[in-house]
Amino acid sequence: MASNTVENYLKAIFQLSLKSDTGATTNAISESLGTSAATVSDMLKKLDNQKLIDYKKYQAVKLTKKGQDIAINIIRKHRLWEVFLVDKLDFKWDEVHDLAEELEHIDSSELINRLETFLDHPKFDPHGDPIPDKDGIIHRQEQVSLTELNVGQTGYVTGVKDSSRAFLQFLDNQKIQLGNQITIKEIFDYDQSRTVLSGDTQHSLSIQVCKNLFVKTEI
Amino acid sequence: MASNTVENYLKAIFQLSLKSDTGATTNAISESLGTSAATVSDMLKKLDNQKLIDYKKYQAVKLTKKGQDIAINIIRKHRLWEVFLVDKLDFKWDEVHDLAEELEHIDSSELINRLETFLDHPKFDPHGDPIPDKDGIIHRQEQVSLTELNVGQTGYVTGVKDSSRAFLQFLDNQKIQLGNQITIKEIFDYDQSRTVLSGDTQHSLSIQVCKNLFVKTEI
DNA sequence: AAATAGATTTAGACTAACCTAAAAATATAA
DNA sequence: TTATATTTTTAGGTTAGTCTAAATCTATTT
Repeated sequence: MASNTVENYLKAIFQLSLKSDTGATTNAISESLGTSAATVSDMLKKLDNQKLIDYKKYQAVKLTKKGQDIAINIIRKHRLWEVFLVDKLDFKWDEVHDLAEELEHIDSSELINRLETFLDHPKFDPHGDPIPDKDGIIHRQEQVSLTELNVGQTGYVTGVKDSSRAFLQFLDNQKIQLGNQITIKEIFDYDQSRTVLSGDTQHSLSIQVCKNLFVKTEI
Repeated sequence: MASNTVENYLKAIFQLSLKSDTGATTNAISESLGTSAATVSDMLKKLDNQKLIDYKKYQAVKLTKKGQDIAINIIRKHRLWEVFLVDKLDFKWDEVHDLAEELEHIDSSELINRLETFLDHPKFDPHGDPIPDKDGIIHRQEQVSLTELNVGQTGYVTGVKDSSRAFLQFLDNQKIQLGNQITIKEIFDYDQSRTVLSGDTQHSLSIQVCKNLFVKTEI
């Protein structure tokens, strides 16, 4: 019976914890959810009472097993709905985030399991992020930032680090999609930008873009 | 920005108004939503302030144009999601109501229009109820209760009046589905029950069942 | 038409989720 | 290591949606 609000807090804490390994701070959660730090502080007490997080005053929080299970389930639902929106309803990958944010709170594992079957058990969402399975296991993909590749090396686009609208639209413009083969042709010392070959077209990609593109080097 | 709660009130008022034509009473709404009459009374004032209903103390309420538009849109979404659940995710027609009740509040006309296209512009939901179009127009079907047919007459099942789980499962059991051809073979004075022929099997249907089954007599 | 029953509204209160401002704790820097 | 800045918590308040109990209005019945 976790409410939308509780689910959103748990998801935010989960995602912040991925980046910091000491856990999520009050301020970071407040920032991420757009609510005041005072509200977050209040809520952390409640989540702790429900044994969803481990909370000690003035310290960063971590999810309990119970809290993590809920968070991962929300992420599973979010990503499956994103696949549905892109694959079946023809939304573009930069348009689906907010809708999935609503759909992820629909409460039915029967529904989500059937949806997964209907979508043919996709392993990644439209941004390349892995979809947790029914048991909450996230099969992470071996992937590196495009900056790790040297001249002459080839990678296959697996995902993006930055999934902001602006970046996704930029990639769309450049006709760079998940699965595309990318070969590094040249790296310029000057600004670290790369000239790459994708399909039969050549692009110049700034270091910033390369940092935000994930690739794998084996098929 | 109508909240789920507001949407649920408007939908309830819309549906109650269909049956009573004087409008919906406080008690009926309270009954239908499972909230106390006091709460409903409170809420009616607020809905009136927002010009969603016409409310005079102690009198049954009716929706304004604005309120009706919202109610019909919710019903449109509810029914389209039901079609999705049954046609694409293989739920049975008696299983989809509660889920659709959640999905109907997802707020995006872009989403619902694309869903409609994806479903191939269905005109009726799995229970035979008409799906309002984009402009809120409900194309009602000429249909009569099965009790209106005399011996020898044939009808095609268009929908159900009672869409309770029990009734839908009963019909499933009898292998009676939307679109089936039904011919009245005999009417028993004794209990008003009918013997009917559907496909190549013969059933005995109680008067109660016949009352709750809608048919049309032309194709 | 008065009495009673039933429906509706008002009064007062509760909870969840939010807020701002002030206080307290922790972290940073001189 | 003391002063300052930042983060976090506490205190007190708001709003939406709910409740029960009591009061009031409307409808029904004799």
